[in-house]
Amino acid sequence: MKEELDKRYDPKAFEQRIYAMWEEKGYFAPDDDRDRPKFSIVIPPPNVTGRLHIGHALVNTLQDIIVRWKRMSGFNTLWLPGTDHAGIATQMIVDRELTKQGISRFDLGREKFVEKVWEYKEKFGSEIIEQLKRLGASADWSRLRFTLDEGLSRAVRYVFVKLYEDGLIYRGIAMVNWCPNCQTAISDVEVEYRERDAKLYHIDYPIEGTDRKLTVATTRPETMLGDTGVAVHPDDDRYKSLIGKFVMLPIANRRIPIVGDAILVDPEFGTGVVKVTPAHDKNDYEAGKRDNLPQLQVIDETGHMTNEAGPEFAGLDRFDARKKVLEKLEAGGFLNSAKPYHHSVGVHGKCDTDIEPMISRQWFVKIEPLAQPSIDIVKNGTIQIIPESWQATYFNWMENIHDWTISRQLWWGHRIPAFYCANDHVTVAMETPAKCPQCGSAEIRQETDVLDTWFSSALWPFSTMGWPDETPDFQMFYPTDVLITGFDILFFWVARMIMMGLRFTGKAPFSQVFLNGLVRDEPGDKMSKTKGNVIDPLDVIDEVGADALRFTLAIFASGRDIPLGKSRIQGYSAFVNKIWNAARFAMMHIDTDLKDAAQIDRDKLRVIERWILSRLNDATKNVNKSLSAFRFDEASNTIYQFFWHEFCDWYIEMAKPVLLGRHGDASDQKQAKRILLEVLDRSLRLLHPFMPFVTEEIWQKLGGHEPSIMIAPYPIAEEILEDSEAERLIAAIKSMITTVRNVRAERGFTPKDRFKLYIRGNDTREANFFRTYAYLLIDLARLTEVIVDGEAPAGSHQDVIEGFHVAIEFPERVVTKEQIERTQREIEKTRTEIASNESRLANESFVQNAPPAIVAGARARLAELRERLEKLQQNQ
RNA sequence: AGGCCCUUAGCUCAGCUGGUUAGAGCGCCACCUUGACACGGUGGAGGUCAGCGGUUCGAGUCCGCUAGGGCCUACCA
Repeated sequence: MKEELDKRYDPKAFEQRIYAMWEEKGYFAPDDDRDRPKFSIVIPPPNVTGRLHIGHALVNTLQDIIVRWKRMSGFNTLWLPGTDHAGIATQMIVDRELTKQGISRFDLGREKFVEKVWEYKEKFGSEIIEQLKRLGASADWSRLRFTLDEGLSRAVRYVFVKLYEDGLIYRGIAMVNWCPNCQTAISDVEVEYRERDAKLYHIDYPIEGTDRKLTVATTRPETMLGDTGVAVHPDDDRYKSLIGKFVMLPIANRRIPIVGDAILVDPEFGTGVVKVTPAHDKNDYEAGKRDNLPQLQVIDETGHMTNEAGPEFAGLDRFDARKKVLEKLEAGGFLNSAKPYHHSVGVHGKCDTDIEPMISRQWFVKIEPLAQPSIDIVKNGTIQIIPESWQATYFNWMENIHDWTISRQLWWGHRIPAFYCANDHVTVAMETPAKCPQCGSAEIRQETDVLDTWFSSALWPFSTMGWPDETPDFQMFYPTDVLITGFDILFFWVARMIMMGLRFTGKAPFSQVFLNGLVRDEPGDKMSKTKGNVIDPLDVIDEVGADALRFTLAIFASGRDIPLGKSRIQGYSAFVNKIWNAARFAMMHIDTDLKDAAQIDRDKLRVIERWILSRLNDATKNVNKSLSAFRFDEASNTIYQFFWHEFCDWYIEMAKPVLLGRHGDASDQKQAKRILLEVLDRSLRLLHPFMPFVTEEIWQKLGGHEPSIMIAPYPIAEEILEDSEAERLIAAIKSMITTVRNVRAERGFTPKDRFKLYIRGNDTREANFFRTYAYLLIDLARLTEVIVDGEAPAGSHQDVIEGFHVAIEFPERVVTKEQIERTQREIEKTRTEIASNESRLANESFVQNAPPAIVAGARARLAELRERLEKLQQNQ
């Protein structure tokens, strides 16, 4: 049952229709067959309110390629999709929406606000899912999960309680990274460092009772208002006599002690004197505890100065306070100097606000006991990180890991399952206790903090499968096989999934991690809205279709960053178009459908047919091999080269004389049609994971065996199809054709001019081959005649091609400048190569040490080159 | 400061365990509307493989060093 393909390739005409068909038929879901090997993978859940960007397009294309490949290869395949509630990000978005309406979330209160976020989620949460579908993602949507689903939330509470009971979660007061804009604590990995040009200020602190002063240096003069000491190195001869004395803190006019601190102070650095602000600097916080210096909080949660900063400063923004402090220091003669200084500043990655180190009470995960097994599991190869170079980064981070701050002062997220009674006793439990187990108080209130989004993400590979229950899905599909994600969330997500997976399931949550690079623009810059170099995948899909986008992403995905430009996508959309047209050509000439194509009599194959099947087989082998190694670039490039430059450029052209009835008999023609169909069929299946839509559309119209190409078997290499003889002979034919075309152009002939070609075979079998396929040379090289083993007339163009002597006889002797120059260059090249081979072979240690095959190869090459040189010289 | 990576044709990149003549895409030049495709076809130009040194019969490929670029980690005022 064969239909026509439209003359024009128009992805809009079928992509959505095909996707709907797949979905309706239920092809994305695995079945219950436990005897088939399974393959499972979980999606890196995009933010529920997010919009598909090019990074999503990449990571999901790569996953879909692997998933479709495995599914077609016979695995019972699950790709489990879902979305993340994305704590801060989502709260910020909804907050901004409310602000537009003139509402503050504080007006609404926590409960109402969270309701609003849910409304927002219901409204926009499916948008990104729809966008993933447009990309062609074959995830099992019937299993769609959300991190705040009841099931996943239960897993979160379960893990929290268990870790608390095991002593791995604790509540305590510590200095944390605080975002004054979001007004929450964040973890170390959420802090990004930005290089910045600033000033380093030297400030003089007068020493009490003398006219001497100590000079301290700082980039943040406003924090001096919170100084509660000045530290010097206890062994520093310049200052050690001052330890125990006091300085007068300028502006604040407070008396603060001079202390000795060998850890905080490097006597070689700067002035060797350090101001100590225990409430607003991590090092000073530690020093304060060591040296018994009080903590004086001068900056509050919103980044404004507190009353402790003094009446002139209270209420001022921290950056305004900085200016004012500097003015006052200058006026008082305390500002010694201000020098340009380049340093890096920690900012909150989500909102770009400068981090304020802040002492507060938070919840933490004691991480070392979780980290050690996670190091081992990668070291012993149970989990393989690809590309391997990321392993070093992984180990480095794991080995220097700090406790994880998991509480967030937000409203949107998993509320920490800790409960306080009227007497402030803490109960950590899955469900709200009726009364305090310690004092019986029935006045119970839940912790207001929520958990870091990544806490729930860390459980994703198993919480999505119903864990902690032993569900059928969990039993069948956990652990997963591969995790494909961006390297930017190696610490945020991958590392934590490994830690939690090992701790709670006793198994590595996946056995391979493929980390893809970042999509950049062509000059290699990050894509950003401000730079205006963003490529919107949805625009691309509208313009050239999902297949072209997917293929372009795949062909650049080697694991490194991907330089992507519109022109590149355009380039590969030409390939999709080529496939379309090749299929169109095939369908014009094929009168059998795929069901008959299986009966090919291998013994009757002609050499060109053996050749294309051998080439296809080679491509098949390489594609499978490359996909196993996540070399998407190699895999897609292999198909590209094969399909375009072997199948289309050569095979179809070579098959035309027979297909169109110009050569051979009816049975040759029939066989040619079958082979054409066979090669097209296999190529489409090979291509399907990369270009699901166009391959399905063509396949359907060809009338394939299966109801859909996506469940047809993926081609695997068969040794029987390897054919080195056919490869060698067809390579010779191709090379001869190219040479004739080339010489024709150089001698100034037009494509219409036809010549005679003389070929000498090395034996009867080869001579017969060239006689049989003379029509190909005549057709493709535009010849009048091919004479095998005849004597070439003097003056004809002589050459040695793939070991065969050939001569081209021209109707007249034409010698052009181009041709003379070209011949001269060829002769030079040949001579150089002869010399190089001669010297190698003259070298005894080469002949002795090199593998015999290499030596033999050099000898054969040398002989051929000498022959060729001789022939070429006759062309001058 | 430590770690990882990169430097190959005008641009963006491949080159697997070292082995003949270093490849691709895009771009460029010339010619061609040949019954699938001008999102096409044919032919062509273009590279001291960053530099230096070493190992080897042989190095783009392995090992050092140098220069330039990128990324990650890090509490130096």
